[in-house]
Amino acid sequence: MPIFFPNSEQKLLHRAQLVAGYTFGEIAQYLNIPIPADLSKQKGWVGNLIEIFLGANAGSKAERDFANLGIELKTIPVDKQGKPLETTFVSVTPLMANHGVIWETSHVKYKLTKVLWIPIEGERTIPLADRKVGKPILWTPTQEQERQLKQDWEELMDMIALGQVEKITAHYGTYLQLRPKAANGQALTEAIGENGQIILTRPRGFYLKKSFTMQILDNAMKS
DNA sequence: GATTGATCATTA
DNA sequence: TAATGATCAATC
Repeated sequence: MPIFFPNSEQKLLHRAQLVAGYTFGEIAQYLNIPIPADLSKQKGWVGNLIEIFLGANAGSKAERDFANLGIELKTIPVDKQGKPLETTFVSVTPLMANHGVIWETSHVKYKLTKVLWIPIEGERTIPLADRKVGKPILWTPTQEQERQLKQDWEELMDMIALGQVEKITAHYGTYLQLRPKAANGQALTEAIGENGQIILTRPRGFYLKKSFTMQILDNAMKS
């Protein structure tokens, strides 16, 4: 039984604004969730904590966090200046069956249609329980931002379709990058090889670079 | 193994 | 010290 279920964008945003300023320790205590000694063994802990508090569909589902509202929830670790400390994972990259896949119907665009960003203090010098939640940002890409993402996405997807997955490094893309996304270095999935044959490679994912998420945070500060 | 949630930690 | 490539946990 969820402690809270958002049935409107306003209610979700209101609850997100409510947690702003609270520490992870306070939230975890309220939810009766143990605090891990460190994040190295539980990298998604903060994300899960916020999900539970906001009533998202916790766990692993290939859906948006708030399917009924069409909103994706993402926590983003920031430093004292409010700048992102990490890149942001968007979605797994399809490496096969990409015939006729276009930006307009891609997972990336779908997920980034509307995102509720929750900035969180991420500096490792702050004990986990003492880190605080920031003010939520309900974001929809501007035309310019979407154009930037589309450009990077198309470049990367073209390379994948041409069998050049293994040549792609995180250097490609201005705001959207492709990086390994797997349980470990042994995980393999099918992809298209240089000669059009099927090869096995590490699963990849799309990530937003810091320069992009920084724009979002900055714009939210101004408005 | 692949999905979700991400951060770690070594390299450059 | 920033960024890339590697990795952790829960779940299906």
